Amino acid sequence: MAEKTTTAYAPAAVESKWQRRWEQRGTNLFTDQALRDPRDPFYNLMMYPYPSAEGLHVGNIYAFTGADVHGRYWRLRGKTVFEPIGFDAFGIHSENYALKLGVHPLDLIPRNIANFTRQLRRIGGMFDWNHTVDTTDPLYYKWTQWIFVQLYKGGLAERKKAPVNWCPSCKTVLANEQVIAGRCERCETVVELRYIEQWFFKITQYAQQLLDNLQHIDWSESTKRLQENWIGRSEGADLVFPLADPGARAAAGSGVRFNADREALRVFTTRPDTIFGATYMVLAPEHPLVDRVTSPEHRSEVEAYRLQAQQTDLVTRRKAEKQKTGVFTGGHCINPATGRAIPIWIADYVLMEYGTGAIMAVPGHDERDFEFAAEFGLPIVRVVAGPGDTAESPFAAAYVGDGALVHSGRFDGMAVEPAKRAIVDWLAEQELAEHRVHYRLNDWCISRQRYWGPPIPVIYCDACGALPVPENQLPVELPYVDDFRPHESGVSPLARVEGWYRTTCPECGGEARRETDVSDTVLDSSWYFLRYPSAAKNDVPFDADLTRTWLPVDSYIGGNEHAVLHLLYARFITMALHDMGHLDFAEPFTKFRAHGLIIREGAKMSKSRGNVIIPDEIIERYGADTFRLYLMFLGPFEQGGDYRDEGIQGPHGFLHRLWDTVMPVDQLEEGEPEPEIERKLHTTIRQVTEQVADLQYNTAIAALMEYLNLVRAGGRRARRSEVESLVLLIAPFAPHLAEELWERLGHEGGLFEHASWPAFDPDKARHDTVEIAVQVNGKLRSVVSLPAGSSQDEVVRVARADDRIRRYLDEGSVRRIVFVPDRLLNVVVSERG
RNA sequence: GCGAAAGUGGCGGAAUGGCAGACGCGCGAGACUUAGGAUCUCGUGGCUCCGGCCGUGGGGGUUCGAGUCCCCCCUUUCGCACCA
Repeated sequence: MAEKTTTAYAPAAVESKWQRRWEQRGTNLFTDQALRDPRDPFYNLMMYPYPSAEGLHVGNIYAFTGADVHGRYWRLRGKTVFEPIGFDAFGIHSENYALKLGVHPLDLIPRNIANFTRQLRRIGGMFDWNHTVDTTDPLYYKWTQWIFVQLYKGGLAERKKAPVNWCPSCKTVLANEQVIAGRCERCETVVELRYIEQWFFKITQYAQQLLDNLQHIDWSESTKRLQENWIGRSEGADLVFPLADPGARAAAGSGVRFNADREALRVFTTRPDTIFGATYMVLAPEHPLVDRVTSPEHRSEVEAYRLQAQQTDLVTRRKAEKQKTGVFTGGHCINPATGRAIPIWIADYVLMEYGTGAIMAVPGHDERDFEFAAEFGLPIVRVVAGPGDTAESPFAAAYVGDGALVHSGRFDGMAVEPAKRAIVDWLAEQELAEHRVHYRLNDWCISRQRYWGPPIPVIYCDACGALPVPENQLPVELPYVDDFRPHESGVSPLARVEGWYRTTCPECGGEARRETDVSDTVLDSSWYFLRYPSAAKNDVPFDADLTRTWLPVDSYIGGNEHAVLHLLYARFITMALHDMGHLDFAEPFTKFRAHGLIIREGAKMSKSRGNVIIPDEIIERYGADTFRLYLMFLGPFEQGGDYRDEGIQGPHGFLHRLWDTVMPVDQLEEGEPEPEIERKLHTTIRQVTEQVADLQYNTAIAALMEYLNLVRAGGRRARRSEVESLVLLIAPFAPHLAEELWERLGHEGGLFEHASWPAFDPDKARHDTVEIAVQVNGKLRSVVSLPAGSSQDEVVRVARADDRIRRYLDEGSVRRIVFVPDRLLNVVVSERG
């Protein structure tokens, strides 16, 4: 009796065996030389995780598995796939957690990274552990600082005092993108407005390019839409409203005249066509000209309102969408279109951050202005007549639609769109207007008054001013500080470390101080993909040859929650480095796909709900292959899925059956596949090949299940030739199991190193007989079986012979026949009676 | 309010304008077993007078034929939100 070869499928044993073997063989590792000379390189990137103390969550694993399946697939199709992973370990989140635990982040983070590494290995990702990054490693953030210096030199970094979002709980500044509905995205504390000296990157200089390039990059539409909205381009005009001299009201209608100093209010509008209906002006309370326009008798009221606005936090101010408030300044300016003097108000519904911080109010055609005018009894003039309106039609609400201009002098009768241009052109002749584009995007504030980040590499000298740290002095190392707590005053923890911040000026050698703020974590991740191929090199941030070979990234997979932070800023940094000659491409990610979100039993997962999935437990019970396969089977990868605990049985049973089908290898039958099975095999190869390339994993897996069902139908025993390809097709999803079966089938040296993806043969997929649906008047009445390629006449003849069809044809005359070869016949007959 | 996506069995989800519900979960019946995830076979949208009829959020339309295309409406989710 031969040695027993049948053993039950034991995922844990199979998986640890292959993980060990991949490691020993360096299956997924690149040497520097191998990276320099790849055949058909494919850079398969996924968003690197933030190494929390809780370990990988199922969302991480979902994303990584989806990306890994893609990478393994392309590897089997012959590409050289570089699939790196790293750790985004700086930032407020880690720091807060360390504070909570009373552990120093320098102790905490390495522990978390070790745990993450263990978990990442366990799920069977094809990661190149020779090329990882850790953003907290001085060898990494040296180059983050280098990027700051490059942007500084390129004129893209500036220091300015600016209103910023201050989180009183995190005790730091937040980027606009980190403020959600007026609250801190991390701790949900109400954000305050503060005026602090900050470092900004001038991303607004790239607004148009960031927008334009969206046209040609292959990204998920949803992501592109988010970026488009965030950039927020508005086309309109800047209009000039000259300030009226005191007492100008008396001179109403006397034409446009500047005062002696030619003072004016500048407003941005997208509706210059409605300028004849501008009956008052509104300035943001913080507007610099408020003092200038306020008359003595209104001063106290104006001051009180400004103070109130200043003290109101952003949430209350922004959410006060019901009641409009504001006060009259006593000042007036001239509407350049009508020549009339109109009053100037201040109100907090006008924001200093957008446009010019001032508006012309057209209550007839703007909802907010209408509301305000109604509240304060200001005049409302109709200047656009919609369909069915006359010039004198009364308003129930602002009319914002299209129509013909009225009460607009020589522009009466013009439609809204042409009038926009005509009016701006007319005013431009008098230098009172210019066409203008505004963006909602603001410059990127990168300063953080915290400890756990790369120090911003700047030195302040009383004599020489602010200077970047010379590149040969990088990195500016983050010192080990026992007391790293943030402070309410906004003074950074590093400002308390005198021995660290005192330094000498690189210019004059005199006494100088270091910048004590650290940079935003998002800067770390704005270039990490450039670092991976060059991770082993310490003399440059990214090696020119390696970068040319591997970048831009071929495939990037990640979550849409990073659409406007990471993904937009990474594009900006890449463009900036490109323009400064450091890169020869301007877009970092040729293709980006956003994956969906995993929910559980129809509900969002959260710690507070107590319904999070613990990956380690699932993997221990079912194995990584089953977990991977189930996650990919849940639903369309780009839409996410609903994780139901019982559902894992399906993919688990499938892998067991696959094992049982192949496993007594010496009992597999030899010979060609049975014809029906071979046809199914080749249609399956075609479907899986197409769908895995397109991330349609759930249906690809369904096709594999269908095929195995057919192979095993009725307790049938498989032939070797029927299952070998199947093992390869499942390999991207269940790499360990596939390797094991492949080896047991007698192949040496490893599936991912030596095997290649099965080829689809259209001849073998072809069916001799086809089932043709037969309809009468569009309703299915029968199905007939005929040789493939049968003509319409033949099909009609067979159909007519069918009882179920004849019944319907007897009583009516055939009026028309629709024939779709090999698929369908529709006989249209006259309705009876 | 603006923008985007989506509404299909008990559930997750399939369907180049051409047989709606693939695949899986769950459930039902049976078989073989009975120590772990068992495995196998058959069935499983609703109604039915067993001829069929009705079914993809609702209402219209185009078409020989609509889950799919067009128009209107409803609901849900996700962004953005006094952005001038």
